[in-house]
Amino acid sequence: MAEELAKVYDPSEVEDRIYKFWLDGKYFHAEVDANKEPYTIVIPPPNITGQLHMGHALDETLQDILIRYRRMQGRAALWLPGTDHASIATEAKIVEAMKAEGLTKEDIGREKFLERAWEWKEKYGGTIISQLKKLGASCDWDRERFTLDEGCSNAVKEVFVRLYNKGLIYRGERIINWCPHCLTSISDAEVVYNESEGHFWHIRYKVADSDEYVQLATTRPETMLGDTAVAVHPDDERYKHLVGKKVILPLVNREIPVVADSYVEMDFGTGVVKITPAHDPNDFEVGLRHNLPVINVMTDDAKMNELCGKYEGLDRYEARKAIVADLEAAGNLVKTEPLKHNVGSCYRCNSVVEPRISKQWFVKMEPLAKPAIESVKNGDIKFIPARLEKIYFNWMENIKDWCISRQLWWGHRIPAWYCADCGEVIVSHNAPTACPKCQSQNLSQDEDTLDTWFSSALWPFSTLGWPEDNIDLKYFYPTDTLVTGYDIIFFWVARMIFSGLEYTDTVPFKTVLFHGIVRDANGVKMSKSLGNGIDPLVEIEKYGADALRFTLATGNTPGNDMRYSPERVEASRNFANKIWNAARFIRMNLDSAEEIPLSENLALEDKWILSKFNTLVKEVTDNLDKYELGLAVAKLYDFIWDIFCDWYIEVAKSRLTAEKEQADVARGVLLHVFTGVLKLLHPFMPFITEEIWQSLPHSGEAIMVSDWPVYTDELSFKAEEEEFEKVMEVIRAIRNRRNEMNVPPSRKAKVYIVTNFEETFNNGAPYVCKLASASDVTVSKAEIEGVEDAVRVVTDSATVYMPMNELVDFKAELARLEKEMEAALKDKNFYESKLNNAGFVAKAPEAVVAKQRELLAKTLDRIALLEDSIAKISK
RNA sequence: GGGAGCAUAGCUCAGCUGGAAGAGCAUCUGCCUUACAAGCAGAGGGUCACAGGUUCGAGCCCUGUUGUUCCCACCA
Repeated sequence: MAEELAKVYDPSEVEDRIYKFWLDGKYFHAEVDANKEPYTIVIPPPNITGQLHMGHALDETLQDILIRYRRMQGRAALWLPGTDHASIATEAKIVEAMKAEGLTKEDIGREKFLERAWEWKEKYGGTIISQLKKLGASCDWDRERFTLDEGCSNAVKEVFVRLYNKGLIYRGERIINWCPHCLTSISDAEVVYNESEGHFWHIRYKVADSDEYVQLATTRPETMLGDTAVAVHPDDERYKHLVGKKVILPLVNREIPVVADSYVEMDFGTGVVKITPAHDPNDFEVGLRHNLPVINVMTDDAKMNELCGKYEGLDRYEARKAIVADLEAAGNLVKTEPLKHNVGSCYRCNSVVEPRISKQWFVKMEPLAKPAIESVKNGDIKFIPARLEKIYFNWMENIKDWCISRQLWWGHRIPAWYCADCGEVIVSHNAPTACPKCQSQNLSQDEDTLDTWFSSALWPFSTLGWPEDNIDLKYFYPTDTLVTGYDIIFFWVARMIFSGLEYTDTVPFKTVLFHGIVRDANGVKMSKSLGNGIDPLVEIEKYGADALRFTLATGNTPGNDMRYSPERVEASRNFANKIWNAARFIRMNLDSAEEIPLSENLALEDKWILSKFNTLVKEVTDNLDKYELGLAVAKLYDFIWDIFCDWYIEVAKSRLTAEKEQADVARGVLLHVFTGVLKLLHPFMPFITEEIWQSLPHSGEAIMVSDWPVYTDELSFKAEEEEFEKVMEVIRAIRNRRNEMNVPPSRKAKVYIVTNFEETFNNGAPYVCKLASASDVTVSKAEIEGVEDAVRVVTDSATVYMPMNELVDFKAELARLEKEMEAALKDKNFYESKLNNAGFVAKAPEAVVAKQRELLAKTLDRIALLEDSIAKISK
C-alpha cells in the first residue's frame, strides 16, 4: 500500500501523473471489437487558433462523462478528437503576424503563405489539445484528426464533386455578404445583426423633363451612386403617372427609370425606393425582374471605386458624409431622421458587412434540407432538449442557398478548373491535364477555398475514413451522441445532418445533447473583448480538474445557460476533499491490501447502506442513460456526503474498534460501497477517483476500465432500510432537542427509549450513544419508572426520555409537546381529508393512496405517543 | 414582425411521466465528537411572477398578463 495520504487533497500533485498512467495503459484507445457494442462521440473540433475557454471545458466535460460511463459499461467507446483549421480565424492571425514584418499575403504569394500557415499550425495547433488533456479528456489520441489533413481533404473533394455532378453545387452571381476586413464573402449564418443608431436620409430625385420630384429615404446614401432605378408599387395611385419615366440621379446626373414592382410597400416611407442591384439583395431581385444594369460602386475593402467620380478612393463612411453634404448643398436632402436599425457584422472580425454582388459557389439547399428535417421529425435524431428542434426546423424550412466559396488561401481549395480558351468549367477530384471540351491545356484552378464549415459538416464520417469503405466507419458510424452548444446549431449541427444523410445515407448521430453558454457570476456572457472570461486552466491550477468538471456538470440542465462563480468551484473542491478524507479514514482502518468480500452476517446498518447504494446505482445509471447528468451528479453528492460519510462512516466507527469479526464485516461494507460509489463518480471526477481507487484494495488495472456497478435484487433490503431509519430518526430528534436546549455534546445524558421496536433500538443503542451524546441507553417496551422528570422526544416509533435535571423546564416541555401535537393533528387532518375524498381514493394510483395511508398511520402513532407524554407531564 | 427560454429561500440554481417544495452559498446557534474546520450537529428562511382554467390533486398541464434574456427575419 502507498504511504499515508495527505490530509488535504492536492490535485496538482495527482492529475498529471494519473493522466500519464492512463495514456501508458492505452485505456483511451478504442478498437473495433465484434464482442462489444460501439459507442462513438466525435469531438466538436476546436479551432487551432483557440485557447481552451469555459465553453470548451463544459463541452468536453460532458463528452468525457458520457464516454467514460459507456466505456465502463463495456462498450467500445470511441471519443474521436481533432481540430479545425478555422480558415478565416487562422488566416487573419497569420496576416496579422506578417504585418509586423511589413508583409502582406500578396507579397509572399499563395505557396509561401500556406507554408507559413502550416508552420503556424504545427506550432500552435497543439495548444488546445494539451489543454484538453489537463481537463482529463479521455479521447483516443491515436485517432486525432485535422480538418485539413489528407483524409478530411479527400472527403471534401469527394463531396464537392458529387454535389456538383448532381447539380447541387453551382456557381453564380448573387448578392452575398462581403466582409471588407477579412476580404472574403461569408455565409448568411456568419453575419451577426446588432441594433445600432443610424440615420434615415430623405432625398429627392428630380423627375426628368418635369418640375416634379420624388422623395425617398435611405440608410446607406453612398450606395446611390449605384442606383439604376427607383421603384414604386404598381397600384400606387400617387406614382402611377411616373412609371416608365426617368428620374435624374443627383450628384451623378444619370437618368434612371421608374419601375413598378410589388416588392415596394406603399405604406412605408414615401412609397418610393431607390434600387441598387449591386448592393442589396432585394434590389438585386428587382433588378432581375426589370432588366436593370448592375453597378458595383465599391472596392473589396469598402472604398468607393473608379465609377464614383470625385468620391473615388473614399472609405464608404467618408463617402457617406461627403455625399450627404453634397446633397444638402444641392438642396436635395429633404431631412435627416435618427433611426435605430440592425446592421450586419462579420462574426469573426465584427466589421460591418457589405451586401454586394459577387460570383461565388453555392450549395443548393432545398433538396438537402428536406430529408434533414424529416430525420429529426421522425425521431432518427433526437434533440435534447426537444425544444431546440423548433429552432432547427425554422431555420431548415426557410433555408437559403449556402455561399461556400471564400476568398481565402487557408482552407480546402475549390476543385474547379477553368479553361482559358473555351471557358469550360471542370470540376474534378484531381487536377485535369486538358480541357475535355477543347483539349486546351491552358487551365487554371479556382483561386478560392471553401467555407470552414463545409469540412466540419463532414466531420463525423470524414474522420472515420469516408469515402473509403473501411471497417472503422462500418463499426463506429453512425456516431451515437453529439454534444455541443446551441449556438452552433445552424453552423454545424444542421449541416452535419444533411451532409450525413446525403453522403452516407444515414444520420451522422442519434442524439444531440445541447448545452448552453457559460456566463460569469453576473450572468454576462464570457468574452475576450469584455475580459470577463475565466480561464479553465487557471481554475484547474487552483482547484483541480475534478472540481472544475464537477462544477460544470452540477446544476446544469441541457440547453440552459449557466453561471460560473468561484463559490461553486470551491464547493466542488470541498467535495473532492471530503471524498479524499473518507478514503483516508477507510485506509487507516484496513489491515491489509486484500479485497474484503461482503460478509453473510450483515448488521442492520450494513443492509441499510448497501440497499441505499443499490438504489443509487439504479438511479444514477438511469439518469445517465437519459442524459440527466446534473441529476446524476447531485445524487452522488448527496449520497457520498450525507448518507455515506455523515451516517455510515460514523456508525461504522464503533464497530471498527470492536472485535475483529465485526470490524471485518464493516470493512467489507465500507470498501464495497465506497469503491462502488467511486466508480459511479469516476466519469465526473476521474482523477481523484482513480487515485483513491488505486490506493484501496482492488482488482483490475484502473477504475477507468473497471465495470460499472449494476443494480441487484440481492442487495435490496427495504425492510432494513426502514428499520434503521427509525434509529436515525431518534438520533436526529435527540440532537435536535439537545441543540434547542444548548446542551454541549460533552455533556452526556442517559437516554431511555420506550418503543414497540425493541430489537431495532437494542441494535441501534450503540449508535444512539455515539451519535446522540448518550451516556447510556435503555430500551424498553414497557413504561419505564422514574423518568417523569425527563426531557421527552417523540418520533413515529418511539418516545425518548432524557433526564437532564436542572435543565428541564416542565412548562417549556409541555408547551413544546403541545406544539408538536398541534402539528401532528394538522397532519392527521390533511391525510384524512385526502383519504376521505372519494375522488382521490378512486382515481389516484394505488401506490399514492397507500403512501397516504401509511403516513396517516405513522401520524396516528405519533399522536398516541404525544398524548401519552402530555398526560404524564401534566400530572 | 415571428419564435423560444427564464421568473422557485437573501444569492446561484435543481425539481425526472402532476401526488403536502430541495441543494450549494450566505445567515444564526452549538461543537477542535481525532477521516475531513475545505469539517461536525442543529435552526431560521419560499402565496413556486400575476390572473384565470383543467384535475380527486398543479411549481409541473392549458389560456392570458407582466418582467427579463435570447434566437430568427429584416421595410428601402
